[in-house]
Amino acid sequence: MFSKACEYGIRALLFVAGESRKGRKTGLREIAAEIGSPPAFTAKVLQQLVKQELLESVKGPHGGFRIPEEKADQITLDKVVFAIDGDQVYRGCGLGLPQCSESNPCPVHEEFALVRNKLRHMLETTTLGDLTDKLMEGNAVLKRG
Amino acid sequence: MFSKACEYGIRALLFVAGESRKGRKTGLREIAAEIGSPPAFTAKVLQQLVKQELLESVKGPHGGFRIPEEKADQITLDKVVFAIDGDQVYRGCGLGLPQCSESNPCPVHEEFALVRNKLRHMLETTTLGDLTDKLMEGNAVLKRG
DNA sequence: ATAATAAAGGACAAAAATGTCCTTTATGGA
DNA sequence: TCCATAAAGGACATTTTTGTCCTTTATTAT
Repeated sequence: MFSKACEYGIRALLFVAGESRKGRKTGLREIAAEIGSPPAFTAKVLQQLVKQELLESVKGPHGGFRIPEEKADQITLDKVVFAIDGDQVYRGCGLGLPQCSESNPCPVHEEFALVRNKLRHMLETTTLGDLTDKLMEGNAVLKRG
Repeated sequence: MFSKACEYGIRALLFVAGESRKGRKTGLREIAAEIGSPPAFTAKVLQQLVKQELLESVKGPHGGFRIPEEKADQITLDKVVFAIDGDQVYRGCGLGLPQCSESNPCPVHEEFALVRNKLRHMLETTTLGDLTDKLMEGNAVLKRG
């Protein structure tokens, strides 16, 4: 569904958001360890997220990553997915046809549109804050328990 | 969503199913030309589909590929997807967590389950025959018009 | 039988995604 | 000022996916 980069990105954001609520900045090593991702690769993803302003970073001693709580409550999943994977999730045709559209539909266009709309709606209405709530209430995990 | 291989596979099956209704077998070259896919790569995909018995092939002069109409009416999209991409579409966690499950859910587990179930239902209830109907009625296309 | 045809299959090539390593830049503290 | 720290960034390595080419096998018609 999403690329590895995107999966790591979402998991990293959720972990950072949780730590930010506790007033802590988090470093790359800790993030990677906590979400079970390769550190160097994760660093690249975090860089993208910082550039897209979905995440804040501070260099130097006591530096790290951070997301203000107000910000986390405003960032929806679709923003994150778009920042890393682009618009393929929304625009791509289910059968890979470049010209597929409402007026020139592929055979599965209609069927896919329903599923895709559901996905889109979910991504657009779920915020990092919502998911951080779940995490902190212990109703979800970011790596194997 | 699906791999290129899977996209080519579905498109190829639909084209072959349409030709089969007219009593024609179709060769690799024609298929690739009609669905706009790389012939050699498409050949590999077709081989898989034949092995999985979702498609029939005949070697030699006047040979080619074929799907009996009764068969096309019984083959659902999920069979095709499973034959080529495996069960990732159904089983994979939205955040790539290997251990994600109902009892140990990732933060988006519930949200994803709804979307995935919709996709699954769509794939399980849509047959090649259904889509071939659309194609032959001119209500859909397999490549750019 | 033999030649022509078309799928099957193996080996290889290119591109993209994933992942690693090392240097540079910015920052805080001694 | 100087040093330690941590993110940023560039270059490179590995793996997977996508794609090509050539040979083999099966089938048909002559």
